Amino acid sequence: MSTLPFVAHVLDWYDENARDLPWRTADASPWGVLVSEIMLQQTPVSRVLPAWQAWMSRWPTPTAMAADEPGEAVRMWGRLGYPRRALRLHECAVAITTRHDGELPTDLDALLALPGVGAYTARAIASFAYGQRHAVVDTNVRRVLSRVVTGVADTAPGSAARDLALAEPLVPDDPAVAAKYAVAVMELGALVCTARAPRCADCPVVDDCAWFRAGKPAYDGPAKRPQGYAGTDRQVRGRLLAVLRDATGPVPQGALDVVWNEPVQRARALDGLVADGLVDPLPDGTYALPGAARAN
DNA sequence: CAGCCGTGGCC
DNA sequence: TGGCCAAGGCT
Repeated sequence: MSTLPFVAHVLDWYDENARDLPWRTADASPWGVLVSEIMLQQTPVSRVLPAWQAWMSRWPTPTAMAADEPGEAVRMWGRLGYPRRALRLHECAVAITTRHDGELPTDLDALLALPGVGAYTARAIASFAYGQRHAVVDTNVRRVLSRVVTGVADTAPGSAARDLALAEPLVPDDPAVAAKYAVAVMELGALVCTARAPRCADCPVVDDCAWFRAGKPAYDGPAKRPQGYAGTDRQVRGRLLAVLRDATGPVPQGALDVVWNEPVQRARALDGLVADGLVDPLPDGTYALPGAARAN
């Protein structure tokens, strides 16, 4: 079948405008792609870049990482945010080492079975690392397709199934072209068709865009409720974990108590960290990153 | 499925 | 200044 104009324009644009990102180079390993995808979940590229370099330098393979304690992954994660991702990445390394002989699986279902790898990330790895043909839908693609195809400024929170149904008809037949298209649409959303101030004057698909043709009507859908952060358990968890990250070993209860003055919320946050496996309560009443006691 | 899970930069 | 946003996933 012939390639749609939209797709062809996106592909041509990508040839000239793709960023030079280290996980996109020809010698980037599937493991490197996986690490980048996990880090990029809700964290901007600029902050991921140095973290990815350090991570790959320390743990060039899943097997190397699996040999270290999970707490080391949490510590190395630093301030990327959502530290459960670090834990899941370590679990991934262990699963890949024990179940897949240290090599990332290429099969979509096997990728989906890995901890922390969902509908987006599994398809991203299968596409970027293995050149398979998949509809790869992240927040960028969702926004681009919402505008270009549906003519709506922004995306109402939708289901993965609905996203894939919208995206699938546009995916080129040839796997190699499809893989390039997948990264190219994402790039367009990240650089041109942005959430706040889309650069329609520089957009390669402005003539294909239903939203632009309609005069760029403002978003009219259901309001997304603000997330909030100050005063939440998330903020307390962040402070507690920062203490453990910055310590060289187990810390006494008192070192944690000083970061938040409200004892009920503080205790709830700490319990949550323990329940998530991000913190180990030790028999002597101190606390440590998971596995740190064993490593000492 | 709605709510939860960190952090920092930008307008 | 502060709400919004950034390559989601899990329960």
